[in-house]
Amino acid sequence: MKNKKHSIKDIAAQIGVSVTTVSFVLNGKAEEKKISKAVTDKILKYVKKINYKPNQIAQSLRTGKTKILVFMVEDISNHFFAKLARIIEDIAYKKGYRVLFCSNDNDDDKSIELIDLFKGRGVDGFIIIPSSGIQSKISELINEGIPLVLFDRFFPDLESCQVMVDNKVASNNATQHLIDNNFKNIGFVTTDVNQTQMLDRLRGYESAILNANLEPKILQIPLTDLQSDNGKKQLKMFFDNNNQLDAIYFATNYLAINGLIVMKENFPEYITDKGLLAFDDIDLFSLYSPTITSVSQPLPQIAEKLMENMLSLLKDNSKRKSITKVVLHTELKIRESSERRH
Amino acid sequence: MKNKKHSIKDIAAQIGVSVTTVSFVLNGKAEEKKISKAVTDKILKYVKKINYKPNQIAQSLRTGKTKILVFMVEDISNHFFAKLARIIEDIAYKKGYRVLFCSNDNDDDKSIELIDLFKGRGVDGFIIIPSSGIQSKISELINEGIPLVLFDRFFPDLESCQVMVDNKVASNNATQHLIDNNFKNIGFVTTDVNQTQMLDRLRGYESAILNANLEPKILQIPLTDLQSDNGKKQLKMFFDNNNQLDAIYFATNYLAINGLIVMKENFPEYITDKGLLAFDDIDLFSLYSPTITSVSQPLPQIAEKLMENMLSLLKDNSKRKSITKVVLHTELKIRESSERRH
DNA sequence: TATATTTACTAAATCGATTTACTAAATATT
DNA sequence: AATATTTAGTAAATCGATTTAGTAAATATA
Repeated sequence: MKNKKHSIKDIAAQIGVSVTTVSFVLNGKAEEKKISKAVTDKILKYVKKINYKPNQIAQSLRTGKTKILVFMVEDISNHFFAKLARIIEDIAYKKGYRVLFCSNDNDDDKSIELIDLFKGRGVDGFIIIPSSGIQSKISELINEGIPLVLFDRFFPDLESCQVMVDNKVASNNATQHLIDNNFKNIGFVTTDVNQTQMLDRLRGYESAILNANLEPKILQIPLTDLQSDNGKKQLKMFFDNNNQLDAIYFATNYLAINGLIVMKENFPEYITDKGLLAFDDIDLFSLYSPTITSVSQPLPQIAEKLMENMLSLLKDNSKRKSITKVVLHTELKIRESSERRH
Repeated sequence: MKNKKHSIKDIAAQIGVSVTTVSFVLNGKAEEKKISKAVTDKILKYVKKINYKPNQIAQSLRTGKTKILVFMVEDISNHFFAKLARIIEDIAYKKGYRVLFCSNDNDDDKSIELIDLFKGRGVDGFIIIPSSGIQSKISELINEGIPLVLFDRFFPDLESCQVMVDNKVASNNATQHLIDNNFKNIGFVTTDVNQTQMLDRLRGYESAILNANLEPKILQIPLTDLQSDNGKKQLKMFFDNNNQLDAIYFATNYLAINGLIVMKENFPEYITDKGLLAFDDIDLFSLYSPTITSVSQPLPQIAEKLMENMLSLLKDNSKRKSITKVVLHTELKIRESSERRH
């Protein structure tokens, strides 16, 4: 019942051998180091009996490995990141790694502070969804040979290991789907962040629109306004000024949620009358009336690829350059909100 | 640009003093230990210049403190837990603590394995939403003097530090609200887990129903069936067999989501015709048509109380017994789905 | 039988901090 | 002037593991 801390020294004393011997046995080097079967068994049996767990901190200090990974996202309470975190946690756990999650609020200073902090703790690797101004910190991690995998956004100048989705193609296809279903005046609501994934979604929209000889109508809501009610005001103005729109395409699910709130309050008829489409599928979209067409990102594959790459970097970080940048494909979930109009 | 690791030894050598002196200065004990102003300043200046960060692993090994907390929930990808995690992360961060999140899937074995694992890592404290069969492990943590705060569910036999919400009162009030709005046949959908918070919600429902001389109609879906389509089948059967119900009250938001899915597929008219109410407010409920009345838990207060208690335990774990068990109050968000019927 | 090799271990250094128990020199007290 | 106290430090132990460089005894080889 009582639980004095056992150390390798205690075990050595108890069995009557040196700590070295115990360490060899515990690390599976008994054969290699020619420890007799008798001693080996005695140690293993005793260790099991007292339920000895090595002090991981001491191990880390000596080996320089912590078996801890960091998964840094914009906001861990966001559905998309939380789901991803969950899958990553499970995979890492099975491989003997723990995962520290942290939110950077898309803020460069906070990101850098967090990275430094975890470097100080000697974490073994970073999986990062980077904010846009931390290129030099990311580059520092790469140069120091710390295993690093980026997701969702990247720095074109940097030779980093990364997992992406085909944002541009997906966005083009989604827009094309609206065009095919006879929508002629499609608005696009996005944010002002100049991150690769958001820019790609915008470019995909533009290319489909221009290709069909339609006119782009774009609202860029500054990220800072999205926390406050300012974002909603801008959406209302956009809807007010563009009542000839017959469809609205939101670049993220939280933009869509904000859009739905604004419509429900100010233009309830829009919800059924206009075509609606959003990036990033969430429960709400398949439950809403009408159900909402959306671009669904392959969460399990993303998580698996991220961890697959991370694990191979952890095994041999010099492989870094040979690890192919992965691009995964999204799926357009076609629902009621984008049904063909006449 | 290059970043050799600096150690306290390097600093000592560079300045020409002993490591002891450096350590004293770095730990703010310069005055106490009578280190001269000149030496102190020289050390501090140099330390700043090379941007020295102490090796936290070595510190942890020596001091026995890791500045890491564990927040163990059922599933970190669940909205409620993710939001909570986010707030806890922020508070802990400001106090110099990191938070390891982990999901136990409401599984006792996994919970115990995780707790042991983190004990081995020497984390400083645990915030746990416990699965129902880990009373002895929890009791072990308490006996070993490891700071521990429970949330949402507790073990009546254990003297643990805990933060709760008034599930029974909230559930009673919610049910009473339906009764007041003239619903006479109110079904209750819950799971089979015998955890305090779920039992309290059930008891609250029952007491209001019996008090009004109505008849309880309860569906308990086994937790294992909720992952699969079995849960939905049971919901369908429940609706089929009880078509005289005029309101349905779901004990959690994910039960409500499942309920909405089943209704949308099989009884679309129920969504507007029946009264609907759910525990645990989520975005969806205020966006849906009709908007759905729900019991909202005070997330920020919960997180603050959890951390407040944890921090005071970390400061002095002997206070443990004097820390009052906190009960927080929920808020009934009254929306369209429970409007008065005639 | 003398030497080489193998077996079965161990002592001690190390990782990078903290902390206790000292000491020599300077200053204060009687 | 002799003793006590304060100042300004330092050496070494410690936390709990891993790992290198050894060694004495047993066995194999020449």
